[in-house]
Amino acid sequence: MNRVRGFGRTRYALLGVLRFGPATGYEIKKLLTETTAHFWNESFGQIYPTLETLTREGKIEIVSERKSNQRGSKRYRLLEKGEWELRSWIQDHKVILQPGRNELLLKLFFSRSEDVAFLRPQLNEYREMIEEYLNTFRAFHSEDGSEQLPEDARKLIGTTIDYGIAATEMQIAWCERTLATMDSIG
Amino acid sequence: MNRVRGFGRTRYALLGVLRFGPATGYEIKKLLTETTAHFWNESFGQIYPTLETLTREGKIEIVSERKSNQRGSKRYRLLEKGEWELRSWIQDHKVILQPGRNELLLKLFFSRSEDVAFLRPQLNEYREMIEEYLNTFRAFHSEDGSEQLPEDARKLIGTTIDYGIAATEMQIAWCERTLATMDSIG
DNA sequence: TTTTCCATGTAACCAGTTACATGATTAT
DNA sequence: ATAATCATGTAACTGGTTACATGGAAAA
Repeated sequence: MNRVRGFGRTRYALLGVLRFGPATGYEIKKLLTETTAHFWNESFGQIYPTLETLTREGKIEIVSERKSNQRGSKRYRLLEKGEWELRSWIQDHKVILQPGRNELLLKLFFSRSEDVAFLRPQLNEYREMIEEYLNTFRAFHSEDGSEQLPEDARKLIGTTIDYGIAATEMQIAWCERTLATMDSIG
Repeated sequence: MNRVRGFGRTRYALLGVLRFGPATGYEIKKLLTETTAHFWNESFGQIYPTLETLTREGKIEIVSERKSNQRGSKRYRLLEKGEWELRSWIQDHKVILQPGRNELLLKLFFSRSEDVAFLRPQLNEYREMIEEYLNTFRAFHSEDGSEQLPEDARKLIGTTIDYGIAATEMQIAWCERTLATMDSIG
């Protein structure tokens, strides 16, 4: 049946990363986990097939291939056609909210006082996890490989960092309030 | 192959809703979209097969069936075995963060000054959507069908509402800052 | 009477993760 | 030498959405 792959938004994530410069699939994944992890992720199972599709479509091309006869590393470069597709996606006005699931909130929604003793450590862990999260990507963005980027791009990337920080702070404050609420229960 | 369905967290969402009292699949969906939409959703394509599975497993049962020979409405009730499973999930300590994707942030991350003119209306729409969102579920929770719920449960549900409000306010503030940043670009 | 809401169910599809197989290169 | 990291790729699975088919009950 030759399933056609790569028709989610994965392709845009890849084209977008390649806008910063040529990269291998491995490097794309690394950059995403280091910078966009709080709002976007891709797995290798998506990345490699999509890179192939994009190449076939003439959106990107291989710039260097270390082929020691079989599996070797391939570095991809964004082509004009790919940049076009990327920009038409960016400019496309339809906005959709994808709320995203939060298992801890679901648990809270169904819980009773008997459960509170078990929820407290979960909340603490949740809090620690997002705090650590924040520190990691904050660290990356302050060392920063984006010195050579134009000012406007840096500012726009800054808004996504701002979002991450604000979201984390909001969640930490919420954790504290929720722990206090729990104290008032059991 | 007789695919086994319903082994995500969908089952817990359904068991959880039935903890409030018997309901039909349709009513479960309705309750979820009215109360947990900002952190949890289920589609009919998941709900109905999972209700069947849970019934087969003896976690829930049909309490009333209006069967006008074929398709009729079925009202389900939580059984002890189901409540057990629900509580063991609630009490299970492993917490995982599922960041959830945000397409608008991804766009911002890859954008340049030429794109700003197109992003501004998207940000405005984003802002309006989450504002409306907040109003809807705030309204539902203030009229509220939860009067008969015990105090502790109401407090815990309150923490999820609190989360929704805090998240929305944070996002609105972020939208404003981001629009200001855009003004400083183009 | 006609529209809206209540209600169930399935098939097709799609997006995405996980686990695995494979091996080169670099650092300790 | 060996461990860590770089690197690609695929198969199996899973979780989930969408579209569709079907029709009863209530309200306008």
